[in-house]
Amino acid sequence: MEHRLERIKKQLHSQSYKLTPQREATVRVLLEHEEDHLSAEDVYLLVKEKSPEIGLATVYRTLELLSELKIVDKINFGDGVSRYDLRKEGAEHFHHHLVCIECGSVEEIEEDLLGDVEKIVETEWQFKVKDHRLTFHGICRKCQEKEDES
Amino acid sequence: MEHRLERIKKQLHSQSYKLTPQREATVRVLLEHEEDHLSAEDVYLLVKEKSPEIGLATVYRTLELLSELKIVDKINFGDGVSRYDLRKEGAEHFHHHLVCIECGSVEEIEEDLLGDVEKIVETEWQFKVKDHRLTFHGICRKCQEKEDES
DNA sequence: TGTATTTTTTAAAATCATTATCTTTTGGTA
DNA sequence: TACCAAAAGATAATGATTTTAAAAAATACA
Repeated sequence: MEHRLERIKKQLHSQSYKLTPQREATVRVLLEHEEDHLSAEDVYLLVKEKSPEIGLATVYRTLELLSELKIVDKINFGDGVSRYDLRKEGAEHFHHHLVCIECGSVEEIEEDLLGDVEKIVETEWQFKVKDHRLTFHGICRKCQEKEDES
Repeated sequence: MEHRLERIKKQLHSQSYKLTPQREATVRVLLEHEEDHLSAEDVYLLVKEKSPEIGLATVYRTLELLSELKIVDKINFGDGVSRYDLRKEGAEHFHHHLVCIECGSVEEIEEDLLGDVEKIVETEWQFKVKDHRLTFHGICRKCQEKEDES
């Protein structure tokens, strides 16, 4: 935890940005809620618990900054809000998501499933892939079990 | 063109919706601009050229309806607007996109590249896949050529 | 150390896409 | 013709995000 915070601090410094207390508080919230897919508002409310003086605009700016530095990924599941996800240490690619259309839960997949597909895209379309976003929409295990019961 | 309009008319009727003049005008714009990824506002302006009386809310309502009936796909490239894409005749899956991070161009891929990947997700994660969205971010052929020149 | 300069934060207002509301129109049907 | 429901139109409201202007904090540097 502290280690990752240090790393992020260095990343900021390398681009001559500072890890201000507000930024630190925001990053801490992200680290503590890595599994969730928080919206800016969610992050704001959580940061407020520890640092009540912070403003929503600051959270937005911080998330935007972290996003530019590729420390977090800004994602969009189609419900009018952007969500922010910490990138795993050393992950060069965006991770994938399984969104359940019944209960709305979001599961993450870390494995890189697209190695072959990327090769196809690069050769067939002459498109140099830098990153990708893949989301599956369907029914999660829990909801399938529920359906079976009824 | 007329053929596809007829089909869409039937799809609407099968759910007891009507193809009103406004809806027809909207669908025609979508058919005429299949390559583009129009925002609601774009569609509105184009429909207005032919049918100036139409209201923005009606366009939104129509796009929402078409989206529910899976006649169009509502997509989101992360710039605050939703875009609407006609689904290809008989396509059961969403198509993929190649977004160029240099020039912003968007190319479409119709092929289903994810057959194998979906199987893996279904067996490894017990997640019943209904649809997917895949977007690659990278550098398109034209921009690569430009880079080579310089 | 003191002061000027730059960066960052705040709070409030502005913006922009989208949705809701309310009234009017349309098209079918008794 | 009178009625009813679906749809459209106009516009206000909402909600997420961004911008702005002023204050505070950090930094540079004489």
